[in-house]
Amino acid sequence: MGRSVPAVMRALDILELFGTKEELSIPEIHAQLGFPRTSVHELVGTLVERSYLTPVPGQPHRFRLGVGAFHLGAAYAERMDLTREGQTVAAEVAAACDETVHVAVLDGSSVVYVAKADSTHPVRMVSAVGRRLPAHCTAVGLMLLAALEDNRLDELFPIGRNLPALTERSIASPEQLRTRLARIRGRGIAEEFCESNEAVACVAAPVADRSGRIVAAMSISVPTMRWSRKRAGELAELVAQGAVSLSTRLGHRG
Amino acid sequence: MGRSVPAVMRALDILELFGTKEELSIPEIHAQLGFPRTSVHELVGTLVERSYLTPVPGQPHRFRLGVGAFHLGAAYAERMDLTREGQTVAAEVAAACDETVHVAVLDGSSVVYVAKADSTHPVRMVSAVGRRLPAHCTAVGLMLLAALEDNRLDELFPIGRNLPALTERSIASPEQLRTRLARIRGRGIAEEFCESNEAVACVAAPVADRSGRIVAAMSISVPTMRWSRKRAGELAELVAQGAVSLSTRLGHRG
DNA sequence: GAATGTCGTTCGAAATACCGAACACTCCGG
DNA sequence: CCGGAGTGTTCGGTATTTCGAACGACATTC
Repeated sequence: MGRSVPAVMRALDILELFGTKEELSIPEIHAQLGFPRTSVHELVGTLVERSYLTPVPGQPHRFRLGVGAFHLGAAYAERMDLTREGQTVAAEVAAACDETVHVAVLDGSSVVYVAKADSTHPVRMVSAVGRRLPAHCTAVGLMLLAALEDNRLDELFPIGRNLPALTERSIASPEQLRTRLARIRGRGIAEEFCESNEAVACVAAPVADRSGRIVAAMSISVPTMRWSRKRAGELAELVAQGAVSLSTRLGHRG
Repeated sequence: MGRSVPAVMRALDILELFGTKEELSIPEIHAQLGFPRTSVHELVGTLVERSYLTPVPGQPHRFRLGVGAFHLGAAYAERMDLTREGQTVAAEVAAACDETVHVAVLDGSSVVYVAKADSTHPVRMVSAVGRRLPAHCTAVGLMLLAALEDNRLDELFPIGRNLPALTERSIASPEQLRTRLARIRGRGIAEEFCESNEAVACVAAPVADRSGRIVAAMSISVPTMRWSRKRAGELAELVAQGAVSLSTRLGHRG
């Protein structure tokens, strides 16, 4: 796939650092990433010039993400039917079950949430949306991984390397992951109990686009206190309907 | 401000190209930006590797914005109190007047919308948000420009160079802009009639943060058919209240 | 107030990323 | 079936960028 451009890689590393820390100074970036001091100066200077970073008002040597970043993100969201339609359908499903609903896509071995609806806060737009989580710890992630070919899975989760965990119950080994995915493929629904969060369970269903490819997954998250075998079945049904509805809006014909 | 890093500049140029065109191939990017063919290959390869671009499914040589872009934008939105609170207050104001409400910030000589509420479509989240318009053509833009120091204005709009227009009524010359801004400073409210759009008028008020700096502006847009001297006064009052409410949420004390 | 450490900024030699040339492949029209 | 245009891919010399060293500004400590 050609060679990669180191300067761009570094610039993106810097930008992505601001996904974890709100404000950073140049020495801090230097310490975190290990790039030469002067190079960090030049890179940050360039990013500021293009307003992907901005000095925080009153402290000209500390930086934050700038509107440039927002502009790009919004352009993506506007293009993607998925974010528009996903938001609408998520809100419907959230209203029907009174629980939190997410829509997410796969990026490498992590999931990125692109839409969210919470029954009690109907317009909770920019909260967790955009956040990244390890795919193998979430129901949406498992659903999306189940749709991949085996050789792609081997690339992402090579046998032998064990996986980062979010809770005690998170899937720990590639072998475990594979047997789990097999079961999910059989059922067409992914379920997860306290694997991404101590107190939350989750059901997810696959979303397909015009071409029939699985491009996203939709999930319902429930605090364990409201979770039961019976409820799980109802919610699975509901999220499956939601996923079909969203697929249809994306041009998929059943 | 140090030197800038050409490779990063080019990478950003490429990304921003996707703000105008939804899908692009490498030859198209080459034609648009004039960078050497092989360089475009390397840059795009790098951006794809980091998932700021993705090949469109089925057409491995055409590209779209990827989730990486979205991730960054969402991180910005999440950090900025302005986007969160702005969305909430905009919705309130929209409900009160039954018109479209925007919140925008200044980036160079353009404005970027960071929140929007439309009375008829309460959750219209990712529509025009993130879009960029020339500041001197919009009410929000004029309001924000009015808050700048004169020397900054001289940099952005040097005397003699005339300005791009969106409609026949758009401000055309720097001189005109300056007299207009003086009037806006006097009143504390910006008004605009068919200067950004043939059929729309607009009132805007300034939003300040904790430190008292003007960081954004809020506007109400009205189709000219519903516009009148009397209504303008009412809406100006309303948007001023909204702006104060938002300022307060950002920690500004009156 | 001298001494020490941190950090922003400048500058030029050394390293390396960039880009042109050449090749390979696909798609068309003849 | 052939030829040409358009595009993806490879590779190496050289123009460019990178990064260390040096300096100055500022803060902090003794």
